[in-house]
Amino acid sequence: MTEQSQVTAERKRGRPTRDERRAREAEILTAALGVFLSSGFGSTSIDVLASAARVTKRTIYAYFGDKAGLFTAMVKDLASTVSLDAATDRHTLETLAARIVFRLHSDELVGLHRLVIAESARFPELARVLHDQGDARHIARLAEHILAEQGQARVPLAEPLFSLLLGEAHRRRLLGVDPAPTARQALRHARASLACLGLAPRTGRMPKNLSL
Amino acid sequence: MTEQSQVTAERKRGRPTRDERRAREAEILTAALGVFLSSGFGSTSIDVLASAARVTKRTIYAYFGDKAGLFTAMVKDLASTVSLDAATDRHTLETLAARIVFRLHSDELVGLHRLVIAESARFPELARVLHDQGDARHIARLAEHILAEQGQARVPLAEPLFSLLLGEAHRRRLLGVDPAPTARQALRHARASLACLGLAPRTGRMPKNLSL
DNA sequence: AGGTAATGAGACTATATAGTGTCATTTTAA
DNA sequence: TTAAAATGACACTATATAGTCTCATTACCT
Repeated sequence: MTEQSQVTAERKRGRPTRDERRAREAEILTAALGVFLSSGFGSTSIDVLASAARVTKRTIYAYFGDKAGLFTAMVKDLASTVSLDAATDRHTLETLAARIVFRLHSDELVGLHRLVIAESARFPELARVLHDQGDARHIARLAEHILAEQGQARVPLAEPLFSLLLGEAHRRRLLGVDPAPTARQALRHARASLACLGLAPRTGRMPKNLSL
Repeated sequence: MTEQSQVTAERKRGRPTRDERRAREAEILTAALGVFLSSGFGSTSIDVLASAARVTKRTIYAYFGDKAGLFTAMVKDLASTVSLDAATDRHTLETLAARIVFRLHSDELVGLHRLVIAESARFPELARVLHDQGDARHIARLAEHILAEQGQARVPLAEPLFSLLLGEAHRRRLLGVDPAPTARQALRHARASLACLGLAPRTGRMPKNLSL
């Protein structure tokens, strides 16, 4: 009732054309993302996944082997998009920080994080992938910008800056007690975090309020 | 094979004495904690919980109603102990910070957090309880100490300080990619975090390394 | 064309698990 | 002393779900 609302049409039978086949895997991953995000791994049945993707169980098993295989493929697919930001050079440290805040507090990425944390015992590899392609890359990019704008001496502040950018707000997001921030709130929080560490472009050093 | 290793003796039948009855609820909660922490909510069966607590399912249902009731009781019980530190006044800001780092990075509390994050959609009330009795109280206590040692102007740094105390290390803990820090590592991290915000007692202002 | 591969539809199996019922046993409470 | 309450042991029900099998259908490939 919550998921597959738009498309109710049934797929035609028989072997799919090349184009259909190519598109189908991505469709399944997209559908799986939605279902897993809203119900978690353990509480999601293959039947629900199949009907959300408008595909039969057979196809899912043919593509991904089993439920764990689908989950793994889905997480890796989404994780690969976490940090891929086109032009690093277009950003100042401030705008980069604001984008990180906005994106990492989004429903999608908070949900992904929640999923991987929940299943970290069963899928330790996914936890590693998410950390390496997520946090580690963000910190590295922050370090690049700090180096360019503030010099070598401040580079060690990249990691604490990242921690402040997430901050208590992100913990509340993981617990589901707060809604996602707006772009405006994200920018304000990024500025406060930079000020907190003396990394602000020109404004005063003491932050007024670090909450979103 | 992993859980109930020490006590294999079966309990005698019949109605328990008053003392046995009083102790039994706590025993069940303790056993449930261990099992839930290692297997999560969804993947833990009542049968396993019952045998870990050396109690039959009937007793569990009599005490807690159902599986969700047991889970809720267990989380609330543990959450109530998160922040209960005896004497606030015995601590300096530094030792308080170090204790927070050490305790919140422990296997027990990281596991609790993981559980509640995983089930935040099903048990939003527990997420609220954990946040209110955990993070919120820690931040308040940090604020008290900052006020006492550094004055009113620095009190707004309590929340960012808390974020730095957890830091990237705590995210790695949630993902299960790092072991718990030693007390020594916790103290070093606390000092670095304080220095980062200019809250250090007397040492230099620039932190050398914020990792554990 | 004709053979093969991939799919939908849906039945089917095997298993796990939440929760209940029954009965004997032991303590409590009056 | 005795009825009632609480418990262990364990069978039992109902349901859910992962994964497989069969068959008809459709597209791909030579």
